[in-house]
Amino acid sequence: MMDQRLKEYLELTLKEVSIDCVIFGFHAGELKVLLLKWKGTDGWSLPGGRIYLEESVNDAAVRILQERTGLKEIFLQQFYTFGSNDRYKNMDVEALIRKLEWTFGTEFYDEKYMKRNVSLGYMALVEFEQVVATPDWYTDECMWCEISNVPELLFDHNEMIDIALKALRRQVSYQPIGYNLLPEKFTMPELQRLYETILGKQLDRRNFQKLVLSYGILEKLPEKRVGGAFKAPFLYRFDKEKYDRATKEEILFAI
Amino acid sequence: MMDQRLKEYLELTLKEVSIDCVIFGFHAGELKVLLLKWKGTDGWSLPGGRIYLEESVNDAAVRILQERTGLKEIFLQQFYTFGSNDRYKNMDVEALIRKLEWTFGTEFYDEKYMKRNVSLGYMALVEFEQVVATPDWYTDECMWCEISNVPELLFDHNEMIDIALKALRRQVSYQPIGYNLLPEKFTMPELQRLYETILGKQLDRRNFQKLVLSYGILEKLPEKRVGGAFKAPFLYRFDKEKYDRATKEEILFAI
DNA sequence: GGTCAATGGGTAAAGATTACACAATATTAT
DNA sequence: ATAATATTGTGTAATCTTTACCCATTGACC
Repeated sequence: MMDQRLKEYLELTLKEVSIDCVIFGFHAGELKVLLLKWKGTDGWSLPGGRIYLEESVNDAAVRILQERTGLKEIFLQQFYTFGSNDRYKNMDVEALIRKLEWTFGTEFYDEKYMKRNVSLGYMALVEFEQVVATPDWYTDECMWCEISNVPELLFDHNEMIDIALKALRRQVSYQPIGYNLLPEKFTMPELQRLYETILGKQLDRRNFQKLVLSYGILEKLPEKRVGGAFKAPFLYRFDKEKYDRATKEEILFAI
Repeated sequence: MMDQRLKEYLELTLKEVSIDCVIFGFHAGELKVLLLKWKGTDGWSLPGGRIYLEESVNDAAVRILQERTGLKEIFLQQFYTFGSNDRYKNMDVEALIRKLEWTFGTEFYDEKYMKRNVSLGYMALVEFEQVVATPDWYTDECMWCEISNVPELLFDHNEMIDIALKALRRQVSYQPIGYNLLPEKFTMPELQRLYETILGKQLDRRNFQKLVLSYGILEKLPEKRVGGAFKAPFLYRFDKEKYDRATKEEILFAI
């Protein structure tokens, strides 16, 4: 039974630390973030979860992401650990606890852990057409929300999104992205749109191409993308070996 | 009594999360890291500590740093959170616990928390001549160790130092440093030596000066540093307001 | 006063970034 | 079929940034 499983989950996980994920969704030039609505309340929050006693923190983040989106082996990275003692200052914790008690029963809620919890912030970047968004035990509704139009969230989750976005934009300067976000074969304009979406600004077509090619992680294919309107663009593919090396070495991508 | 205070400390702090600090010491062109030797063992580790129940994580890091070095209000930053489930794979935890039991008495050691603990990594940068290094309850000896010559440490602390150094070097590209590391009035060569020490490479004197001045956070004083040998260099001082603004805005320092 | 070791200021070359224009092409409308 | 259209492919000049390098000046020391 559901409540039994939730009870076990709460018992078999770490109590003082949990994970919150800022899942950025990319599609057709839009950058969105995945939000969940808490059962029995009208409060929205980031997807999160707990860490099993024997599980590594990074594995927990991968698992939580997979539970919420169905996706694995994608761009996922720790970006900050939130441990203020006033993380809930903007909200009525008592009222939330009362609502949760009403929804789940009182026995699962230890006030101590509702008030003092360290959150490890992870960010992910996914193609949101590939995502099968799935609520968790606490939530009953998912929403992809425009990054510029996020409502007031529970806890300190608005701040988390701000910090994650900054971290993501900085990350892009140190690591290649695109693998697992684009189809295996993609066109230069598609890659450019990915970067433009993340950075939130327009880039020059020719300069972008020159730059990206200079990093030597792309392989130009003899084929072209057919079927689309207008002139057929060439297809490219990541040279996975060089891509991985660049990821590790943190080459500066001056994009 | 000492043991009573230790017992209280263990009881009044979070159990599953703790803090480890990589304290980089800068002086006369050398970069060192502060290590502590555990009582009753010959194992060395990074300084660390626990977080009080009502304390913010960042405050705890400040407190721990002050307890170990006597210094406050210095460069101190979260750099990574370590949460592998094999963090202690390189060491004999059983043997360490036995030694700790012998030294402190068995009652303080909960095997569970010795084996599964999430560590928040903080790095600090200090002038190590200003430091009064002070061991903690677990340790009885302090050592400043050349960064290139660190012995094998307990837990995953060698890895922590590697990651902290990378983070420090990257940080230097995004934020000005030097305030609280240099005297109020300092010379251009002194500032340059600080950067050279952190980055581990030589920089061109004239280019360095041109670059640093272009960021507009320095104020050139009409005085010179007298008393030293050879030509007297001009003194500079940070414009604190602009310095703080640059710290917040994360201007790119292409040094 | 000369020597020495370091600072102060500036310039030329190399490299990176930015700005910009026109030909080619596949679909769509006529 | 042909023209119109929106998009891709490619190259070059101008600007800005970074790097490399020189020689005069200064103050302590002999």
